Amino acid sequence: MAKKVRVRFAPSPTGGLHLGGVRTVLFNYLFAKHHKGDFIVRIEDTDQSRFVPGAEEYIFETLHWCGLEPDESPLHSGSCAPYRQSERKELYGEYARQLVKADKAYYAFDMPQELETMRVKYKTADNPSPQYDHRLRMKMINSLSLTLEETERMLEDKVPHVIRIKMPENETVILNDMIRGEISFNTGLTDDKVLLKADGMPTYHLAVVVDDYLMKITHAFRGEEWLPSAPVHVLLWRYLFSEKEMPHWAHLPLILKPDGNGKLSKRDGERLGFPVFPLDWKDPSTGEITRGFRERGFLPEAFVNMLAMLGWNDGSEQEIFSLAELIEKFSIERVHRAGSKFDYEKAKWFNHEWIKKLPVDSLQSTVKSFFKEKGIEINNDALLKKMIGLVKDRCTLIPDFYDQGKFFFEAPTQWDLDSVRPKWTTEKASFFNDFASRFQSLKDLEPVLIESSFKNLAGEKNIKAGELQLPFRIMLVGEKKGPPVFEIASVLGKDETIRRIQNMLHQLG
RNA sequence: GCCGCGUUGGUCAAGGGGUUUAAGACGCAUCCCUUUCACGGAUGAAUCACGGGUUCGAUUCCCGUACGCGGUACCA
Repeated sequence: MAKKVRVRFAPSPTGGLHLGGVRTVLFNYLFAKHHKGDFIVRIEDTDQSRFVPGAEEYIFETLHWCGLEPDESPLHSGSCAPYRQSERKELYGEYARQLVKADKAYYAFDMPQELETMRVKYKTADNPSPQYDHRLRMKMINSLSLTLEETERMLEDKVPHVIRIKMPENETVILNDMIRGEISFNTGLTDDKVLLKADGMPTYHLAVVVDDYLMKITHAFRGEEWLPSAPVHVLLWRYLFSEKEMPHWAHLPLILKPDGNGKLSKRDGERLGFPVFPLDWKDPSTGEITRGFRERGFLPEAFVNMLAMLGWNDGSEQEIFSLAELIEKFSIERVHRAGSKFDYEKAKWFNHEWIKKLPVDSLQSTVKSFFKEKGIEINNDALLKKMIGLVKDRCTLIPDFYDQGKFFFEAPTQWDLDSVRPKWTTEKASFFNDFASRFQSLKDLEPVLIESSFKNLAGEKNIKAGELQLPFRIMLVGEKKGPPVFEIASVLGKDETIRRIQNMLHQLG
């Protein structure tokens, strides 16, 4: 049975994108691709005041970096264009008025102050947040409490108004969630949500239903925070279209902060020193920068892998998955119901695993541009490749390549002489003098040959080779780090190695 | 308050009535390897929220309680 799967991702360009949001997109994408369906991106920009310049571009750059290319979006014109809500505005009003005609919704003329008054007036200890619902709506100013003539006059006079759904007093609505199973709600407990705002723009509730219908969405994923308003969406489908055509819902669990409880927020990132956005994001109004995983040195493969494992696994012991494998193995039934805490240490582990796994060629450009940022322009790609091959197993994040490998491109300017001086002798100095000339005459720079030459000479001079290795390292690297010394000497070549030996011999006087 | 959703080690989690002395991973500790720093290898400490049922038997099913989270906006 060839079921056409269309899943939608509808970001609100309010600036940045939280981990939870990216994971929701990822699961959207994985499900769609697993079922060979379409992945659709629609932009929710209903509230102009919250639309931030650059945010939409940020969202698409994130998708691109992660490899989650949409099949339809404002950037890739598709069959259901336009994909920005502000460009679809006219559509929604008609559906809202259709609901009013059918007595499933009504005009409400209450001003913000009147709503505030209502909330204060009916507030009790038992009911700290009174709602605009079936118990209160006849006490408010709307087409239900007003006469037909009064309503018509107000509409003619263009009195600002919204359209609210008329929630049934006491009905049970059942939602079948792909992750949680059957969930039932009593309609009397939900307020009469605004569907169309005074400016004519739809709220999320109306837009999501209308768009999913028109875009023929078959499966819809969103965060758990939407569960409480799900009955409104079910009812809207029932009133406007048909519940049979309603997409299958999946409400994904939240990503929580590592310490304490609650949703992971931007603040947690700053407080605990890890990124919470996929890419660096600069809020244009405040100038505030939120650090991203990419700039912090994460590979997209690792980032995607890490997010997927937060709330999903395939039941096996496998933890490292490529995007292609995730698509192949993904199953919505195996998504966890409970929220999960974000663990930065584990996130770094994923990145380390991916750096080890990926071939040198795929790391090359990322490492190169990072060195450039640090002021080292690499022109010798052959050297770059050798360096990456030598150090990648010891790098957790991309910046580690700089710490582990910068000495391949720049001779040390400072030496950790303190670890050499105490045991330094004239015999050792003479060893290195002799070694330099012996090194010069080596036919082959295989690390093992360098090593045996080094050790033979040490034997001839009756010095323990081990005691000479540390000084040799300091000569080439400047400090106590990096891959095996003979490997380094091999890559550095004769001239550079000898220059560095002599340079430090000079330092040591 | 009300409504909804959750609850296996510090974290991510497998397991969904007995074969579990409850997998695996991250982190942590100890040891080995390495005369650099790492990687790697080995070992170890650490978990079924609580109370009632159902059952011969419950971590697993049911009901309560507690706790956490989410919602209760002309925000999404």
